[in-house]
Amino acid sequence: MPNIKQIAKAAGVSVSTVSRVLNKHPYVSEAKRKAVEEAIERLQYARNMNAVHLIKGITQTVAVILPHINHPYFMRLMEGIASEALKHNYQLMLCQTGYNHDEEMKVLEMLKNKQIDGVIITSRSASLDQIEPYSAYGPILLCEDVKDRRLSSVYYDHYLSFQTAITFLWEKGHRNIGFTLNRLNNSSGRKRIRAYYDTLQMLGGNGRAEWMLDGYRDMKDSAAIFPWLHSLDERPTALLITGDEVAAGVLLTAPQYGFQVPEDIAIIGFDNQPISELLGITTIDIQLSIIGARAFAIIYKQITNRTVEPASENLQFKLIERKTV
Amino acid sequence: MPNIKQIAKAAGVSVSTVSRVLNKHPYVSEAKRKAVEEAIERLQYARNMNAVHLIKGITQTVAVILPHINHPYFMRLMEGIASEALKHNYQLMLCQTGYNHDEEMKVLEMLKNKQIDGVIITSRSASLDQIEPYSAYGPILLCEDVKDRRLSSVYYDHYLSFQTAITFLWEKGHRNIGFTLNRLNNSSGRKRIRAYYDTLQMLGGNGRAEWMLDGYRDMKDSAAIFPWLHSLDERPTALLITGDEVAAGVLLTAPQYGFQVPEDIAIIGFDNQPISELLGITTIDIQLSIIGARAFAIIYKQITNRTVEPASENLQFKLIERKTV
DNA sequence: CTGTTAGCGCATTCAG
DNA sequence: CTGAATGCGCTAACAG
Repeated sequence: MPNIKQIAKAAGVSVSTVSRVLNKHPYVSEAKRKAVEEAIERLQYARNMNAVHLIKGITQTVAVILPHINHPYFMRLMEGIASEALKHNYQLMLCQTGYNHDEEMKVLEMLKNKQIDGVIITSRSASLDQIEPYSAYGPILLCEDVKDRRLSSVYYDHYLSFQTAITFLWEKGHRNIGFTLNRLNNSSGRKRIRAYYDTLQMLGGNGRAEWMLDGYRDMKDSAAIFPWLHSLDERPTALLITGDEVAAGVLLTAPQYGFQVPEDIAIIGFDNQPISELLGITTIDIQLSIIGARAFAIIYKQITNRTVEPASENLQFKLIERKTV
Repeated sequence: MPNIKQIAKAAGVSVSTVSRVLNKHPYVSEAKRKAVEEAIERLQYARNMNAVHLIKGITQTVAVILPHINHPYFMRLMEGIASEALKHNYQLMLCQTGYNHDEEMKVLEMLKNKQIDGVIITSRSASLDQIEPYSAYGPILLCEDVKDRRLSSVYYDHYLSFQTAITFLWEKGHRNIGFTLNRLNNSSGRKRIRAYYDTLQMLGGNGRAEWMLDGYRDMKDSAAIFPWLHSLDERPTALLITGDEVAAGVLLTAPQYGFQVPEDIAIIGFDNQPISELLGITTIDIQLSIIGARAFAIIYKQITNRTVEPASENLQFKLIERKTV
């Protein structure tokens, strides 16, 4: 593997001239440019980007922390991030951490070590207090509502979305309302629980702890819903399910358990995944790929401007009424 | 940001001693090690990995080329890759290329530029002739059957899997068999088409060009199936659908079009995605996450051993009989 | 066990 | 427009 020096020699110029043509500087005579290009071609020269990264102090790479890719939520988020990164010719480091705290910290260390220019945290197990100090080394953006920190954020309002869904259910006549949490994100979970109780109280109803289900993420998790429903003295008539996959599972298995949707049990999902459209599931569209795209766009801007000002963006969601409520 | 030199000065040692403790070398006196560690802590030192990459010539990073993450097929492949990479403390560069030829070549250039140590190509639009020369710069692995090249591969036998599925359908009494292709991979598509005709002929039946459907990838693509079916003079009684999402879509929309599964139309899917289990779709389990894990394991070994010997691995698939045939 | 030294490959002043 | 010289931050002989 030849280096810039050998190219310089082969082309009969200095290394700086080679560097100039490599970086498309103006002020290089046509003759020398040609000579350099010819030498590069002939010797099969390839620039060693590690040297460039070292000297420039940036790597054109952003890391994305996510617990697991194998979930539609993160997948769509990631897709939005990737599409936007592509536009700016940036690379993405995919860090599947499985909510492992040490793995998350390792990624933050990579930022400190200048291996990456910024970090997008889609979900986390580390605390904000642990994360924040790393913002000294580069922009960090979380996909959740973060305020008063040197951290950026792109999110939708979990509280408001829950409120919207519950109010919708209430207006459709439901008084007994249950919901599932996926534990995808603890901070969002807490907000949702609060929204659940607040909203029902505001409407003159009541939330119940036994109508709250935790740990529902996948389609197959839905299998536990009906046994649980059967075990209840008083049942909810409507379920707010944070994830269309789970909602689809519930809808599809309902007949086996003798339930009709929405007659016996109404369902509202989250995310507006393709499956909810196909099955006609009423859902809250949180536009994940837009969240992802905005996340990257913001962090990219911060990298480019060397800004330390954190930015925050609250994205809109919308309720899509279909046939399960 | 302090560098190794300043740490050396602060600790009253030489840079090489600092480097030694950084790299956990033996032969460093306990006293100096402590002094260095103290200085590192006190000055908040962080190693610049770009310098390390430059000098060592490796980056502990592998790139994965995929057309789009937002598809269960690639997502599960990616998950297997990521899980294995985590074990070996390697980073993953996610390159969503959208089948854009230039983007694929850019990733290969990154290999040449020493930004990454190896490349996993899950699907491609570039030709093998274009890809192969880059193997001079680091191991390249494709998730398809590649032979007689300086490229590694992990795959399952598309031909055999199609043959298995068609034979199964045949044995269940089906004589008119159609199939969909997703175009996820042209080379696999060709093999499948060949398997389709060969197998039916071998069994004493006949394949028909008008029973072949191209471009079916997503759940919502399935919407076109029934109109197409209605347009046919003679219809297939069974459909081999390369992708459980599409199969699920077909299954779920069948009633609207007055079709019963499997009575009016039998369905066999591919991939054994969670949805096929939930819906009871007969499918071919190709164990995507294992393919991914093996892919990374092989390329990791090649990087570590600095082997240039390409490796090839043919993984097993299995037919899972459920209720749609 | 430790320090000195010579690069890794490149970009970038600063003089011409 | 061009080249010489300097250094990015670190590792690894090499000599003690």
